[in-house]
Amino acid sequence: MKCSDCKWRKYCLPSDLSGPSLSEFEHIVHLGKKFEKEQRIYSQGSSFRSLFAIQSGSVKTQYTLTSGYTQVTAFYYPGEVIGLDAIDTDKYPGTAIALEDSIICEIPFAHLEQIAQQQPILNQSLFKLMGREFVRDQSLLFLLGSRAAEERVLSFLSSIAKRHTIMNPESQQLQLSMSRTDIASFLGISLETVSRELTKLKKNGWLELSGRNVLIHQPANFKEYVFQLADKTI
Amino acid sequence: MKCSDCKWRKYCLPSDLSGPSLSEFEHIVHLGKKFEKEQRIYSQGSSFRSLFAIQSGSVKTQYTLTSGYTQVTAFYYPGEVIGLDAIDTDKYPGTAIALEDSIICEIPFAHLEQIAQQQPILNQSLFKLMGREFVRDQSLLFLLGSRAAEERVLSFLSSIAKRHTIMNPESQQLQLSMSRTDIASFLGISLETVSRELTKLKKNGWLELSGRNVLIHQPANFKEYVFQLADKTI
DNA sequence: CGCGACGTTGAGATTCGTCAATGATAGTGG
DNA sequence: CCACTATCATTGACGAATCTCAACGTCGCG
Repeated sequence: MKCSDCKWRKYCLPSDLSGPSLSEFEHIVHLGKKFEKEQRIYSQGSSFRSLFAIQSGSVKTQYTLTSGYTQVTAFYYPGEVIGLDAIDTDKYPGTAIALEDSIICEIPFAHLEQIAQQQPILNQSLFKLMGREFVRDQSLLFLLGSRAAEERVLSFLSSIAKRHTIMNPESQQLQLSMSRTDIASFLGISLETVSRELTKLKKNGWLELSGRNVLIHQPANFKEYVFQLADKTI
Repeated sequence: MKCSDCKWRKYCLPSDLSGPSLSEFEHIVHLGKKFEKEQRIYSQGSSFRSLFAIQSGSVKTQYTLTSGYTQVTAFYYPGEVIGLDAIDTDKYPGTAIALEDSIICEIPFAHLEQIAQQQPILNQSLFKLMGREFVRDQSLLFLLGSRAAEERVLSFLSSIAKRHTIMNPESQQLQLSMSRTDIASFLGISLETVSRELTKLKKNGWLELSGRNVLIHQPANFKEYVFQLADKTI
């Protein structure tokens, strides 16, 4: 599938391109590569060649220290671009792993830089994309700055729900693609605490919960609750 | 003072420029503006016009939520560039405040984009600069992902010491320019805990400590200790 | 149907935050 | 130059939140 036909183009890198400049962009991209669940999109330490744009599915990125300690640093959904953190060092500083069977477009960075140099609009889009990633990171820093487990879990749910709504406006039911362990690692709390907080939300009537299936009862009220307690959106 | 004479050029945005392209860059930069301690370099919500490069002194960035809750998100030292997180939104999402009397160069972003479009090297430097900022954010996320206060304080000290050593290779004595409150906010722990952890390090003989003056006794051993316990450097 | 991975729940131990009092430091004005 | 004051930093006691360890459920896949 070409970018011009992609549902998520307006959220993706070629958002502002059209006509011949879009064709040129499509020309350098390896579109729609398939990745299976658990498969790596890139690995920590390997040479940086490409950015990757999610077309369908979901991805986690994780970093492993020399000590062996591993931490999940982000979850990504369609329209989002991963690999930006490799630009400085020419190596991927982390590993990206598909959380489910996913379709992902590979954007060779050297080519991208070349054509961006000739297309101011693309260059700007790239800057904006990176800027957006900063804002995302800042939100996350905020989230982790507080120590309250409930806030962390709420922010996580809220973030996932928001993105789910953009992708599936018709369906309230959302299915988490990541394990409790992944969530815990991402939020910097123990997996037991994640489980307990989710159970608490369920008991208090905020949502239905069965394994990885989540249904938020009154999204508007829920959002208000999150906002009061834990809105880390800048 | 011009970039060509600046000690920190190789760490700064024009690192790879020379000759006429460097002159052109210098031409658009407002060099060496003075900011007093506590003075704002830019404010949250105001229009994004420029990036700022620290020439001397130090800066903190902080974000304030609608609830009024404020959090310090980074400390910056000479050679480092701030304001990158505003590129996406055209507003500064946070506030930057000088921690001491500082000299800072203003880089109007519209001009920068223009000349970067003609100078691939500068464009690449800008990408790299942003990439470096991602790595920094990731490191911080990693740090905050762990809950141990000792690790957080150690990582903070280690980060400051590393930058201090680059700037002042001859002196081991470092003077923190930020308050305990700022450190606590940045690390996501209470200021009392910061104080207690620092005192603990002092009692265990790792460093000398008097107010904001810190002297790390055996930097090599200290680094090893940090590495074992808390190395979040990716 | 059984096994293994994933998720939930419970109890005790630990860490850290909060509140509060005390001590040090720097900036201000007499 | 010194005293005064406001801000900043340290220290202690207590309680709450979360981690760890452990047992028990549950789900999906072969």
